[in-house]
Amino acid sequence: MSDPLSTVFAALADPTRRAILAMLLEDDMAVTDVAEPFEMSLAAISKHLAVLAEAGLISREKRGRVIWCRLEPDALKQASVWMQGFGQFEPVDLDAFERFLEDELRSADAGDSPPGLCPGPRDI
Amino acid sequence: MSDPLSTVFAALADPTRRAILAMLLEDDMAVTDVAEPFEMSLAAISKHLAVLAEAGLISREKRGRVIWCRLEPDALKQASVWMQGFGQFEPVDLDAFERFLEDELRSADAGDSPPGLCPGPRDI
DNA sequence: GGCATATTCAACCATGTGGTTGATGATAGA
DNA sequence: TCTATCATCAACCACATGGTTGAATATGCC
Repeated sequence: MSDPLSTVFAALADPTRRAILAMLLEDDMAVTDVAEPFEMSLAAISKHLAVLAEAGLISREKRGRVIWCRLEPDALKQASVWMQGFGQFEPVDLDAFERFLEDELRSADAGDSPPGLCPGPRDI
Repeated sequence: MSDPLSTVFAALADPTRRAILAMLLEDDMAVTDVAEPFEMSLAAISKHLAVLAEAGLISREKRGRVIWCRLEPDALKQASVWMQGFGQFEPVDLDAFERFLEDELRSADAGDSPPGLCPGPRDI
């Protein structure tokens, strides 16, 4: 890619990566744990994490043999400012985000997963 | 692609398409006029416009032999809510967006374009 | 040391993306 | 009607992306 804004938007354009970010919203995670709920290889998840790190959306720190992934929300700021400029939406509404995530998870639950488990790789 | 959010982010992940959206922010434009400042073929711009329309970010209306493109900012709303949830940024700051655009244009001007002309296909 | 675990690397494959050129279909205007 | 203009379509190309598998590299633990 090239410019930071393009890199960030491209990183966000994949549901697996967005789901990873949503997982990291709760807490830092090791790569293996990030990969666990997804039905793809660890190598694939590792690539996704590399894309997210390249975009600055996460950082990775090696402690022992485990690599911990941490959300870096600042990387979203420039992109968010860009979008806000177009939308002229009402003031920030974090509740709207939580409702959005809940709706997404609920509709995904109807499909392919036993209830009551942790979120998993849904279309977030 | 697949889900709307992915489609929107993918559409935004290209600087040409973001520049087009910035142009449409000022006024509706015909396809030929959209293409004019870019150094690529009309067909390429037509494809970009198709991507933007697919994402719902613009609409196209044919009047006579001219197709008018209009910005559809509502398509950004869902994506914006998503991002806000991660960023927990300070309240919406439209001034920040304008400064951002200005900075982008200024830094681009240093590069490849005679001064004083209309914005053109910069890295917006 | 030796083995198991954590993560990435490398090679490969199918598909998507961004661009080109040339042909094609509408429509406006002389 | 003839011609020029507006826009897309179709075929093609180079390259990026998202996935796989198998090997390689580190590190922790017995």
